[in-house]
Amino acid sequence: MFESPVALAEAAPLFAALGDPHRLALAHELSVGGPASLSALSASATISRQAVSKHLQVLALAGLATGARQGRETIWAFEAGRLAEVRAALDVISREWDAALERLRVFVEA
Amino acid sequence: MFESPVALAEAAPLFAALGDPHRLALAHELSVGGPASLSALSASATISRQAVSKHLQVLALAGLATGARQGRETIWAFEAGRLAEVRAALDVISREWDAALERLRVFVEA
DNA sequence: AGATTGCGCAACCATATGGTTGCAAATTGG
DNA sequence: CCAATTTGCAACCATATGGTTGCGCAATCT
Repeated sequence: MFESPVALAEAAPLFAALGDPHRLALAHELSVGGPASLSALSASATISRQAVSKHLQVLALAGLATGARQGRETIWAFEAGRLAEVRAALDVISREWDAALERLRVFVEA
Repeated sequence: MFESPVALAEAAPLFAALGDPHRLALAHELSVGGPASLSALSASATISRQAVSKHLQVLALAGLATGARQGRETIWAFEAGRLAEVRAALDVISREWDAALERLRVFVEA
């Protein structure tokens, strides 16, 4: 019957990580501008530096960003590879949606 | 210099709506099996009927599902069109990621 | 009519989340 | 060496979130 959506359930944290405006903006900024320090990222945000730091750690926990200490600053980088997994999860849903539509079409035309 | 990511910020609620295992499973199930009643959806869930109802309303608020009362049951349907917007938001990020990589490549090779 | 089914609403609870402030520690610049 | 930058850690707070239970109401079946 239903193929087990195990992979889907594991993708939920990824969606959740992107489900915040500030985190989405951070992901966007890292994607556009490349790796940047915490203070640099905080400069263009409306929230405090610590709040930005927390958001970055959430992204890191989801595997969407990585931070590496370099001297006294921490350089954060976007992990584009993880985005492919998010995309894959979407594909699962939309492909099965299309398949369901196709089954309906066949049924109606029969 | 950053092009304003307004559309991205508006996509955050969509990601958030998909950022829960139960909701992701519901979206999946509706996508595979087509419209279904609340009780039918609750049958294959481990949480209570009211919890499922809440999740469906969260999906509805994000525009990812719609519920219509039909007699004494409410039929829920998946809104595949909204999925395209999620995909578009991902495209924004990954395309700009690719562009950044390309700029880097040109810089290195110059 | 009466029983059953399917939902929705409301109250309530525990925990997660997003934000702040304050402070200490490490690195770098003068 | 001293001052300034940059960060992390911890405490704390308000609200959102995810879940439950209990109850009432409308629709359907017998």
